[in-house]
Amino acid sequence: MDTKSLIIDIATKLFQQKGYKGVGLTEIIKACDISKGSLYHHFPNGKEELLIACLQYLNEEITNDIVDIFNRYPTTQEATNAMISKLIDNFEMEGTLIGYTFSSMVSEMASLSDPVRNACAKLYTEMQTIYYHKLVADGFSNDEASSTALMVTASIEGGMLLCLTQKRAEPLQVISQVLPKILETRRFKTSE
Amino acid sequence: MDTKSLIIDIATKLFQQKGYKGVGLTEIIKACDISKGSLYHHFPNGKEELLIACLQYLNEEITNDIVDIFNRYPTTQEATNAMISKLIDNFEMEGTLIGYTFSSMVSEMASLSDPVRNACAKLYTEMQTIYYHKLVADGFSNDEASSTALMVTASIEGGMLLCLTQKRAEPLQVISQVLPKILETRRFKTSE
DNA sequence: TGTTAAGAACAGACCGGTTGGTATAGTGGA
DNA sequence: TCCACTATACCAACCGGTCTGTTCTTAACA
Repeated sequence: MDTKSLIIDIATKLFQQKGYKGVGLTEIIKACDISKGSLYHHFPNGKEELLIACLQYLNEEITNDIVDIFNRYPTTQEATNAMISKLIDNFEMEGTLIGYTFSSMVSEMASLSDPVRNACAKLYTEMQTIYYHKLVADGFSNDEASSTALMVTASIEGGMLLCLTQKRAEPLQVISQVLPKILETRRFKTSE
Repeated sequence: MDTKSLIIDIATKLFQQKGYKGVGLTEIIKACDISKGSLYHHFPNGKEELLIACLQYLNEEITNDIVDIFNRYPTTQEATNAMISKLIDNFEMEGTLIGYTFSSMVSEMASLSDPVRNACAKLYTEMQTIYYHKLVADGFSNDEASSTALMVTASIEGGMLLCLTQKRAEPLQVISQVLPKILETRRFKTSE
């Protein structure tokens, strides 16, 4: 693997674990076993440029992953369950949740750097777009699909936060159980 | 207001906006217009002790606030809507979302400091407990109430994250519209 | 094929500034 | 007088970033 990809790969994980300010350049170059000169050769504009590169990399990784899962299952509900299962497995194996989240970067940098904020927004949008199309295919109306996709994104993101604080996977499991309530195509109206 | 409370009050907001590592002690003492000696008199163990004090303060503030809202509305659904409305108003007025969130601290510190992680976990638990009791009063079974309370917490937390990245309040509005799907006491079974 | 030039890739010393934290002196009210 | 409280000066460690210099790769040319 070339140096630049190596840097992005390792820095991504570090940023996800400790946040932007939580990781120093020294830590990154040590983990990569490279020199500072090398890092600044590949990322002349320094740390923030590296972060954005990491977010773009993450975007592709996550998007591909989700598309893959969503192609393997017929309904959004099944696909979502599979996706969450994968997150949980990862969490229980690795100990940390570095799956589809980058919340630390969002809340840290959203108010400070517009480029970073936009990179994060793009990632969330693409995730929601995947959900949206599947939901439309499930028979949801465009409006319903759109708001449901947002709800799925938010609840999973929030669920990951809860898992991190509790150091256990249960919150995501619960969410996976509750999500069908909003994912199932209604066959009967319940009220009104 | 005494110095200690002043420090906690201001530091809390700064931590929420910029995260733990994102705020320096210098910034805090300048915002409080106090000296470093004063800060270390009240928090001899330094920054992390201050953070935990902030989280505890936040816990009380948020809990009281939510309890208050939940007492004013008959059902969880109405109370939740009111709560989200308040969040959105705050967001649109202040420009930042410093309401019921501290996600930056969670994802930053969860893997680094157990005391901080536990303080965050406690806060989430208390929020869920409030929701839980209201849901039971609404007629939910204990199990359903428990998982629904978690879902509400997660989706609101995730919704705030989405609002921050997009710099607009729409995600929380959508969530407020979707939440009834899991909050309404079912009058008819929809499938099975 | 051997020589050389160019530039990409890398190394590491170094910079000013800031960090969290400490030590000590001073202040004002009981 | 006492002591909770505050102010000031200071520290080593670290931060992101810049610098100069070296090595490696590649391509052009005779």
